[in-house]
Amino acid sequence: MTNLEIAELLRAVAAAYQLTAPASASRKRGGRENADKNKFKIIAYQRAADAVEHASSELKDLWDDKKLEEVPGIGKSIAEHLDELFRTGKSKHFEEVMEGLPPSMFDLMKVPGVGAKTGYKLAKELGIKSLGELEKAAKTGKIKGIPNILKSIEETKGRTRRLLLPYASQIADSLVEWLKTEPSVKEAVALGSLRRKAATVGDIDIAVATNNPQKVMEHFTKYPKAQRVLEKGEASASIIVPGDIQVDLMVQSPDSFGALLQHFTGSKHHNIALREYALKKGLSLSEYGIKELKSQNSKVIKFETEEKFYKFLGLDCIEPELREDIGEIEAALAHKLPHLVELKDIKADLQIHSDFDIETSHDLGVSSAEEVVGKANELGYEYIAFTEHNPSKSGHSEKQIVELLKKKREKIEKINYSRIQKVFNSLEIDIMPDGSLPVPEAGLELLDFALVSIHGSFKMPREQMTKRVLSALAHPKVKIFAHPTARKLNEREGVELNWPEIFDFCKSKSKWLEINSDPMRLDLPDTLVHEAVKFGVKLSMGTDAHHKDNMDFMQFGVSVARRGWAQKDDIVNCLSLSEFEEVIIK
DNA sequence: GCCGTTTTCGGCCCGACTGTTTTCAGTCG
Repeated sequence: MTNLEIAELLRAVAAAYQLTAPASASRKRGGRENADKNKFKIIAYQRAADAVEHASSELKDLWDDKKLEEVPGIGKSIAEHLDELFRTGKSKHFEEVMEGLPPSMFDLMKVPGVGAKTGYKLAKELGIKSLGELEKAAKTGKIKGIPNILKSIEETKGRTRRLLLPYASQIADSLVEWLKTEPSVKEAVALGSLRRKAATVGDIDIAVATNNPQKVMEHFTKYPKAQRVLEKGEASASIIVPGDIQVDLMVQSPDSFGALLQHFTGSKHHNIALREYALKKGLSLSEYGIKELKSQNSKVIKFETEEKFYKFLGLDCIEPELREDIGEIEAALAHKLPHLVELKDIKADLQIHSDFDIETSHDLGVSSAEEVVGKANELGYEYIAFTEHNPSKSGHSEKQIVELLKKKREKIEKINYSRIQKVFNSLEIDIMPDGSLPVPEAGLELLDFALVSIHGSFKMPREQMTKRVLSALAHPKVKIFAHPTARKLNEREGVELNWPEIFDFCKSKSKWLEINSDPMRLDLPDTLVHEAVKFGVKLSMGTDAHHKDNMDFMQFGVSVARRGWAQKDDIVNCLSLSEFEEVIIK
């Protein structure tokens, strides 16, 4: 079972418990305790589900190593049920809790506005077995009490993809611009996962500072591209824009804007952890500010900036990219937050494809070597590497491959570059299913260093895949494992690898893991970057540009590095040219 | 059911919006 499947199961159990805590129970004597007990059990299961979904290792592997209980949110009881699940394929307890529940209720719960209780009612009382049937029932007016049910169903059907960062930014920018045309808007900022620079964004969150909330709400809901208004209250509103994308707005007075920035940037998990931390100090946090619980007249203390908000709590200000509740609060308290790498620290791009035709196995770049070098100069880089794909193995003899690579090397040696100091002759080489490299020794000798990557045979058992990769990485010319999981966002899951083994190999043999900055890859993923950094593995940044303008993607890779707690020292692209030349021959 | 720099017992984040059961439940972020 995958982590996602386990998370879904735990959420289903949580939903089942919600049904066993009827509202009426609280009115009966003794019912309150039972309802409350379930209430926290529900939260516990939901938290466990979240934790599993966000875990950086497969739960099955943790179970193999008897480390289930090390996942925060999984305790003795859930660990025992999961143990049974892994051993026998099912859990008696989970089955008991969910006994008699119509399976379709979980599908129905995917519709916004339908939770456990509504889902159960729809499935049980109206006998609705699918989204399609729900739609039919809604059209005939049988469904009451769920706002915009038809539209919500439609959006649920279409919503399988999350937004990639550049696209989400565009949408947010256009909305922020629109909001700023209203004079009472003092400030408008995009927050949420977009500000935290998560790899994909579910919906767009925007905060506005104003002294006239009503006017801002009116203006927001009149956004020309708005397809419909989901909600509109005094402090928040939501609209749908083309692409079935939800945009949430929250407003706050300028003197409390810091608290709103903090609240609305999230993540949810960070905020929950922060509020629990604050509670222990007798403080209650919200988007309005901070309340001291012990004082009777508990006035809300306001904050204009986030820095002041965190400082009041005794914490260093935490960069948005770190706010995921993975140790940042503890680090901020101990003044041990990492000094995160920045775009300006990057001195090189280590994966670029030019149009120089060496009859490659995969797509060639479209910009000439000269154009790429010009762009590198613009970006102020010290050095770059040309990393076209290897010539296809099927179409060439070994001798032909070496000839093509000779031509490429000669071409690179003749390049005239002005500001940039060095262009490395590299190659992105397929890792064949058996772990071999499709380039003969004589061809590899022509390279300064090589990248290797997986471009086929993605489905392979974990240990076999790990062996495959390590065998390719072992060649002395190979320095970089490029887009290591081979995932494509919204399209393809990553391959399965034994990461501790990969990390160990990379660290001891000084190989580097790439952070591929293409917004559709962002690979290594941030959680694995964090693991790698903790392990002491060095990282390499590349844009995988197939057009010179794609070299601007570096910002997205840097965001991934920052989300993985990477500092300058963790990234080889931050080395000066002379330092880099030393490490590539190590 | 989870968890521990107030606690191994007794707590558990906080507020907004909708619809409607006019004081709250359900859902969401």
